[in-house]
Amino acid sequence: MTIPATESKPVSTKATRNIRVYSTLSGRKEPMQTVQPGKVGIYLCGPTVYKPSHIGHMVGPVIFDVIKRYLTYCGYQVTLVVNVTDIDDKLIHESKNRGLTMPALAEEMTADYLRNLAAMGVDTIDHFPRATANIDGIIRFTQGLIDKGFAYVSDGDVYFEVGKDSGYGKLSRRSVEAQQGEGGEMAARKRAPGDFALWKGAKAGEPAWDSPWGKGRPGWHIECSVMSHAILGKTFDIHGGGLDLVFPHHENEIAQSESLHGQPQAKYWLHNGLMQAADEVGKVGGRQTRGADAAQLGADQQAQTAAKISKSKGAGPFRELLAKHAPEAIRLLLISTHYRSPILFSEDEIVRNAEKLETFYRFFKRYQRLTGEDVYTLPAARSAAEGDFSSGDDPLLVELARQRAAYLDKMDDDFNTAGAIGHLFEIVTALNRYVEERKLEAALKAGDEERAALRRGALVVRELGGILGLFRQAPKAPAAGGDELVGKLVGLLIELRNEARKTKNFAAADKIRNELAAMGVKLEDRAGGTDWSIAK
RNA sequence: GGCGCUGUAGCCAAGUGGCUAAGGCAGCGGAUUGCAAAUCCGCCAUCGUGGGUUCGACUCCCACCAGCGCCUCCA
Repeated sequence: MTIPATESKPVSTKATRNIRVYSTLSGRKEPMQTVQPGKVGIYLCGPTVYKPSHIGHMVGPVIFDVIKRYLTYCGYQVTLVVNVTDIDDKLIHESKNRGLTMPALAEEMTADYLRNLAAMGVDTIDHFPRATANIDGIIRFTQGLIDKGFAYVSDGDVYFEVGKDSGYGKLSRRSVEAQQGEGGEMAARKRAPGDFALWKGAKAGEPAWDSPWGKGRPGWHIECSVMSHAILGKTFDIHGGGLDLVFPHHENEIAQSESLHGQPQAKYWLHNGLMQAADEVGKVGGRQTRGADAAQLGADQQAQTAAKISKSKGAGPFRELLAKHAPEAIRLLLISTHYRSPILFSEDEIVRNAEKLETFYRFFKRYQRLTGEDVYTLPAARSAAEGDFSSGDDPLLVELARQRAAYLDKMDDDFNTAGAIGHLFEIVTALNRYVEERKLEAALKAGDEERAALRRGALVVRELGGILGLFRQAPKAPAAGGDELVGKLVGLLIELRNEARKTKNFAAADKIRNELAAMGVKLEDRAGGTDWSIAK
């Protein structure tokens, strides 16, 4: 599409952004106003480290990695905290099963988690507090709640008394009366079924710490209240986590923290959708299946369902997924859906996202051919102000500025990465169109003005991609493609084929190309010569 | 049963009370190419079903259908 001349006017982006976030607490989008000007404190609930992480564990970190990148880009000083819960019933059970000490198990699984985050390019987390390193704080916090009358000691356990907290249920919109609580031995020690443990007396053989109430260990929830307070303060800006943590985990955190401190724990509660695994083929995740497929499935009673991945067979160790797929493709999959929506997981979907990335990679190669510059070494802007540029009336620059502005608007709107990505594609299309219209590939080279225009485009792609954690470095070549001998052999075949093409022996030329294609080697003829690549 | 979320083209997925309902994949037509590939241009949806509110809804309300999460640490 050609830009009408009347619209070729300068476009500028505002340096200060108006960011809106959806908070589970209010149930609507709210303008983000930080506790302290220019600063944002974020606490994200991390894993209980008793098993290797699966892809579901990557959703929150990747999303909040993007959120931090964007807020930083907008000029905020952001502190991102992700806790590691390393004391819990599940850890105790699993360590017994494996014949390990609990700390040894926690250490192993924490290392696995951190390795996976690193592989995914999540390097924006400032603190990884661990529950077992904060036992003193947990005891003090618990004692504070007892002193204030919100908690009571019962036979070595300490429970939070839900009935004492008038605000209880405000996050998950549940009434105290509706809480059934767990049954069994613990129920007998509680005043009300909904009361939950802040501290659990130790059973024989369990890890335990000394406390005013005897030997024991922290309950679930309390560590997050304590650690978020210790690092971010009584009231911080954003508390995040998976949708499955709304109740009871976050509800109980709020109860503990706000009862003790008498002020809100967090201004905004952001919850990401859960990754789901398809049990059967076809559309899942809340959509109806229609037409012939539905009839067939119905007849076979194979109504497809999806399930939270952590409870499905799809929850294999993440490191196995990393061995097969590019981290950047996995990242793109995770951010191609709005963070509050469920993401349907399948390996096919990762492959589709890898193919989407090729559009960008091909443009980067094209850019290198035309300008001699490596896109990855360009000095991409790291803030909105830095990235602003004057478009003048050049149609390409106007389009770039327009798409960039639209992209940022999407990000302002509750971090709408899926919408923003659409503009990223539009930008590449505009740049390719520019190259086509000016026939730059045939000329083998761009002129000065054209180089400047393309450079601006490449800079914008890097700038906006960088917000999403994309295009930070060149993707690793497929292992098979890195083989030196393969390169030489393919080079020889290309040479033979091009000689055949010169003598118009197209049968021979096509045979070489087709046979190579069958082996997964793709050839592309262009003015400057023939390129080849290994098909994924 | 309760609370919450979701249902947009063959597939993935944004979005809006009323201009042409983003973008990607696939498909079709064209440009380009010796032929391809890549790239560009064009085509391809009335928004789960049924009501209601409204001058007007896909976008608000109700019901229904379908799916998902949680309803306490149990496995």
